[in-house]
Amino acid sequence: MNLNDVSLFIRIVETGSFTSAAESLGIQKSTISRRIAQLEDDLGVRLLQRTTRKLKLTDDGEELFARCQPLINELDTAKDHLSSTQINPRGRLRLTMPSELGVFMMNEVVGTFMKRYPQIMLEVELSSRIIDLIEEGVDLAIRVGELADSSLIARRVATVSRGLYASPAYLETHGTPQTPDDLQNHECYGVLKTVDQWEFGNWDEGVEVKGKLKANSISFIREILLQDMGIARMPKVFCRDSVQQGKLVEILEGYVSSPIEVNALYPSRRHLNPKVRLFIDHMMEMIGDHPWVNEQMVMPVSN
Amino acid sequence: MNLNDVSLFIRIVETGSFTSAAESLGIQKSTISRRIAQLEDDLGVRLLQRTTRKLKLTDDGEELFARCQPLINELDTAKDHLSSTQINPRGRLRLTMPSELGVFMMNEVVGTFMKRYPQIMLEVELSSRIIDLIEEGVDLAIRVGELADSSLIARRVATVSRGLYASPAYLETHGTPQTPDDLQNHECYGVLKTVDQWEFGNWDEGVEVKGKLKANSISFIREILLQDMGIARMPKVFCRDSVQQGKLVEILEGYVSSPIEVNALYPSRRHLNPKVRLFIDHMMEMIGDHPWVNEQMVMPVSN
DNA sequence: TGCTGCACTTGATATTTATGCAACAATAAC
DNA sequence: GTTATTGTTGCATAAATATCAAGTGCAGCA
Repeated sequence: MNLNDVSLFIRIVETGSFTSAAESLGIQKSTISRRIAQLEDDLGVRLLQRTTRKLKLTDDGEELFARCQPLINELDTAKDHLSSTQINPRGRLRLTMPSELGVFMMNEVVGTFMKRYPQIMLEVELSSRIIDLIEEGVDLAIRVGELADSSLIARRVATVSRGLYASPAYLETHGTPQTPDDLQNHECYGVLKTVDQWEFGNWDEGVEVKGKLKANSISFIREILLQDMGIARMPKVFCRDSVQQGKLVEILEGYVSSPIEVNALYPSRRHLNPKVRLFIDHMMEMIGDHPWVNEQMVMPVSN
Repeated sequence: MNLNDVSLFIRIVETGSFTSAAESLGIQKSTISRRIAQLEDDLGVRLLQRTTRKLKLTDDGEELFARCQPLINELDTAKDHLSSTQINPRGRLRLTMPSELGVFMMNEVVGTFMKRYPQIMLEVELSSRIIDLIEEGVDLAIRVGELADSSLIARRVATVSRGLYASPAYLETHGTPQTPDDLQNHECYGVLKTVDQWEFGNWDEGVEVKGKLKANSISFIREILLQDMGIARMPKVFCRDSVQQGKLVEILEGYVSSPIEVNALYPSRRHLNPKVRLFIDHMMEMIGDHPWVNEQMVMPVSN
């Protein structure tokens, strides 16, 4: 059975004639004539007795109309409702991002987004776990660093400047490195599952560093630094407060550490959920105002 | 919106994959792929996140599915129910026929039809009024005599023999006509709105008759005949009992009166309602057994 | 790692189906 | 009778769909 023909039949009954239905739908009445004939053939039942001047529902047509009219209308409203989510985004938006990124960078983005679009309900999963977006129905993931190959669409959100930090007490005790190569004689704390070779602008080759600690939390590492234990490479924004308070010092500022890339990942570019689009746009606006990104996006030298 | 695509979408969700849906529907999966993409375009919303290995409903898809699945299923059952009336005719059958035809000829047809198809409910309107079948939603009309031109389909049901009748007392008083021409000297009662010229087999030209009574009821006219008042041309079956009881006598039997045609009329041949078909078939079977039709269907002479 | 199988996508082409136009037929209204 | 309106039909064309084949990304396995 062709459901479109049923819908057409409903329309004819509602408007009262083939001609008026044709006008309201913007199609030829000949099309209507044939499609109704087709529907009658499919059902094996006559739905409308028609003379040149009037239409009359048969009993069967009456029944079909009575049963299907509310259904077709429901289908239409379901469609309208769905389409309207395009214009007035609402409902749930599910995000995932690394815990610390969320806590230290994205909280403001999320908060302002919530104020701006109060109809959207957010579900944020802070996790270092790499989630299968599609499997778990997550709309958007924020990821830091290198991207694994996947069918997801990636969009660069920010390039976060990094620097090398240590406490004044540590530097006083162990000396302050003057070139990247000097790092080889220091305690250098890295992030778990990252390479131990640190790259710099203004310095030809990577420096192999070592230290007695690796952790998957930069908060944790920062606490260790504050106990005067060594040197670590961290996002500048993450250490800014400590620097202002004189608890940490940035070293080797002339040699720019390679920045970290922050990407937004979503499943498909086709029919991108408008909520996802809004969130990304909002995030870009917010982050574009922030000094902790872009200010040192340029990899090589200088500042 | 294309409702067939919605139906297809439902099917995909139910079966769990494009491939299985394609198999169950007997179409190519490439078609499915394209039609779903089309539906998503129409709605402006992504319904299914698809990777090569799994399908996952989006929130929007979830909503569409939840809202439309029961509707589509309902539409299907509505269709099935309608189609099944083709195989198991049931419901209402509306007939109209002239009162006297109903009372004296059709009652048996209707009664046996009811016994044979107990699921069919009959509505019989006995009326001499010419009803607009389509306007009044009547399935079948039985009409006697000449047919007005119309778009209705006519089917010959019976050819009813007629004869000329009078009471023995009348004939004794006024003499028994020996040729049609003799009728001009008798009281001849006709039916209202019919011509006064009676035609005969074996007799070249029509005979102009006259009488002091015309009525639109042959029952009424018969009662008048029984009061020895004159001669009338009536269906043989209608006078048989009176003849057997010796109350009426048929005259001029050698000159066959033109028979009356009984026709069944219905609105359309295309998708003829099976109840109508059943009734006509049943009626033909019944009447085929009856001696009062067909026995003298042949117009010219002899018997 | 590379191989294999699976599931959806895409492209090119052929076939089927639907559509628009115009002429037509039937009827209601004047 | 005449006219206007309504549904139907024939034909040429446009659109949808099927078919077949190749492509892509993923998962399981050796």
